[in-house]
Amino acid sequence: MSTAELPDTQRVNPGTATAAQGRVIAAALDLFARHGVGGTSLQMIADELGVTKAAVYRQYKTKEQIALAVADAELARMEATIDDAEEEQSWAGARERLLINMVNLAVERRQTVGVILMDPGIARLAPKNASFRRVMGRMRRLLLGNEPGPDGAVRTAMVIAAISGAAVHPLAFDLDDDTLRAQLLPLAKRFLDLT
Amino acid sequence: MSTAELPDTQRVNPGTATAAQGRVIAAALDLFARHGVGGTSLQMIADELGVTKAAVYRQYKTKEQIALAVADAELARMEATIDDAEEEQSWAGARERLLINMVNLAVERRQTVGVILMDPGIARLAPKNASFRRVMGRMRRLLLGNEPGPDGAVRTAMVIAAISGAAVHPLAFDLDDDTLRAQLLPLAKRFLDLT
DNA sequence: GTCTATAGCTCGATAGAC
DNA sequence: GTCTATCGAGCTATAGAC
Repeated sequence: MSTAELPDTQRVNPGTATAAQGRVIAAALDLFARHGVGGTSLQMIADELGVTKAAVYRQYKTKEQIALAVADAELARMEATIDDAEEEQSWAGARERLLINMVNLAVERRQTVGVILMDPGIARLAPKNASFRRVMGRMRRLLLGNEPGPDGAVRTAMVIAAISGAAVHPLAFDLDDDTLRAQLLPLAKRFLDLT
Repeated sequence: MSTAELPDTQRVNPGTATAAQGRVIAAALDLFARHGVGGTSLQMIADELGVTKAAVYRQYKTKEQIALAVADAELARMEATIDDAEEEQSWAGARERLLINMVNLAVERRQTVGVILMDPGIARLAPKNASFRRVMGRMRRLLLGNEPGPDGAVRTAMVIAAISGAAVHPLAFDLDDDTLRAQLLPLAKRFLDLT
């Protein structure tokens, strides 16, 4: 499979995130995951970075821009796993690799994954966002081929929700990463009838 | 199956929620779903009810107590669907009815379901909460029998996450309730090998 | 059980020096 | 790019009258 080359304006990250902005995003992501977007103040972000609020405002003009940048970064992480999977030659191989990548991403970042994209403020914007729709469309095509209609949409949503949701779920709280990974992958595969 | 009688202290709702408290909970749930817990102020809840903040504080002494009461009410709703399912005579029947109830609950309350229990502040408390653990344990037993170990925990978490997560997912945003229900139920069944 | 009024604080955001 | 200092608004929570 060939990685489709997209015009720069369509890519998730236009490639202009400075190092300072990256630190803000990382700190904000962590705090958003612990307290929610609405429960996180700019003062908390500044404290986490060891700077003042004014220094944070130098990087992003509003709190909303920070939230959007964080969501964008998360989306870019997901798209990177799609790019990686599409390097496989066969569709079956790409599909399997995407599942592996999704499971790894969900487990490695249990505390943060989805928290941003699930946030009410962000989630309301998601369906109309071009980047989000593109990423979801690529995932769906990789997971299900070109199976059309609502069935495909719901199945894709269920696989994504099952993997990332189960990783965050309190029921999986006690499990160590390796065990969780070992359980998630075969179950996700079976859901897609890969086994 | 017999509905296990539990001592009152172990039940989710000790049964002492006044009508006024119920109105606060309903308004708060709606606002939490739209703006997140941290993004909802007591002023917003009071406005939604057409009263002043002081009137709300008469029902609950802190905002945190409101959030906990809302989470408790959501949990009680889930437990009610378990009680209903356990009225079936056979385990297979109870399992099927629980799945139907879960799908219906998730679809009917797409906008609100999970939003509370997913909130970082609430979710952090969940694993240690006795009511939460009891509800999850009952679900797991109904869905999987007594299948032990981490496999059972992860499978239970995946089913729950898949159903409620897919219902909220932007990919399912355009679908009407009937279509969504019709897609969710068979897929959830298949995931549990019921078909 | 609802109101007005207010205390005390933190919020997001800006101005301007270095 | 970081700081201090500040603004006005909004926040949680309380006091006390009706």
